[in-house]
Amino acid sequence: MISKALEEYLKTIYLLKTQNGNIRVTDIANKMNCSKPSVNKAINNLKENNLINYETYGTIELTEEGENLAKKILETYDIVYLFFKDVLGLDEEKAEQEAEEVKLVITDETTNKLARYTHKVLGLYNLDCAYDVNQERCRRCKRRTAK
Amino acid sequence: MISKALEEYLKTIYLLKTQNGNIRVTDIANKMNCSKPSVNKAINNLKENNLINYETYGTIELTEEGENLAKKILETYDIVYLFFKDVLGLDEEKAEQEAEEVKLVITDETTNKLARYTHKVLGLYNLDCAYDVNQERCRRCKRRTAK
DNA sequence: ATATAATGTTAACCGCAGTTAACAAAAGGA
DNA sequence: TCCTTTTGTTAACTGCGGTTAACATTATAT
Repeated sequence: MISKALEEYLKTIYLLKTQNGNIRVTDIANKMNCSKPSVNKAINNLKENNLINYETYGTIELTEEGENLAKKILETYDIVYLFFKDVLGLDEEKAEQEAEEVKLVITDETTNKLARYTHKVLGLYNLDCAYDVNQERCRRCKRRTAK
Repeated sequence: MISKALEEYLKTIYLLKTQNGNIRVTDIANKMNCSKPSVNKAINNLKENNLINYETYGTIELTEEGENLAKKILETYDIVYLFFKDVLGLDEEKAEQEAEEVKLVITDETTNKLARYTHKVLGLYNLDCAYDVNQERCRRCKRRTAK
């Protein structure tokens, strides 16, 4: 189990990598509004947890395990965000902020139930869609319109 | 703004006081599974934030402000617990654990909307009941049965 | 009333996650 | 190529929230 702080770094690394391709310590620091030494510590820590590959002054690469965890974290975020925005009716910014926090503390079971519930009440057509790392279903569901 | 850790201490102090009357450092430490020095630090910190009155070797008393904040924290817990248990269908233990975490990170606005939503879908008769520190409405609503 | 037990406080320490300042390495432009 | 700029790392520090060990105080029992 890694800390919430490390989850945030991992998530950011995954997002920047999928968006920008290559990725530097500076990019992460900018995105997360923190100092480069903080990023440096974090990536060394992520490396020790086998979530990224990294050599000093080298490039940052997610391991298979790291990528799966990052996807899972993002899936959870999406599920919570969708619930806050479309079920509770929070505005987008608020929903983002809250989802960011809540995703760090809820368990897989809760995430799953929340996903099923949200999809059900919003009338999305894939009713049994729930959080699923490998299929990335929720990230797709998020972009669907309600019936 | 006090930290999440301090919120936990404050909540525990309030609960123990309403349940047991008088309350000692040891009681808090037992309830929270932490050491007495941790409690000591926490109560000194709470005192500096004007949430409790305390003199060395003396009795622990909540200030008006402290009691209100404790009630608010518990209200938020109740709202989240009710949602997890009766809307999402988590078992009681799971709902408790999750509510404990989630209550620490959501804002008042979200708490309010979650309360209104939960009460609406559960068909509780007081439909406009939402989190309200002074009236403690959600603690009452929690004990109501659905229509 | 005093010895003993229970309780509370203090001091010194730990790990985490962040910081700044200083330095090292890599990249780029003249 | 070499100088400058950008980027990355290291060292030393901070605050928070916890710990244990030692000590102080209060309460209790005989």
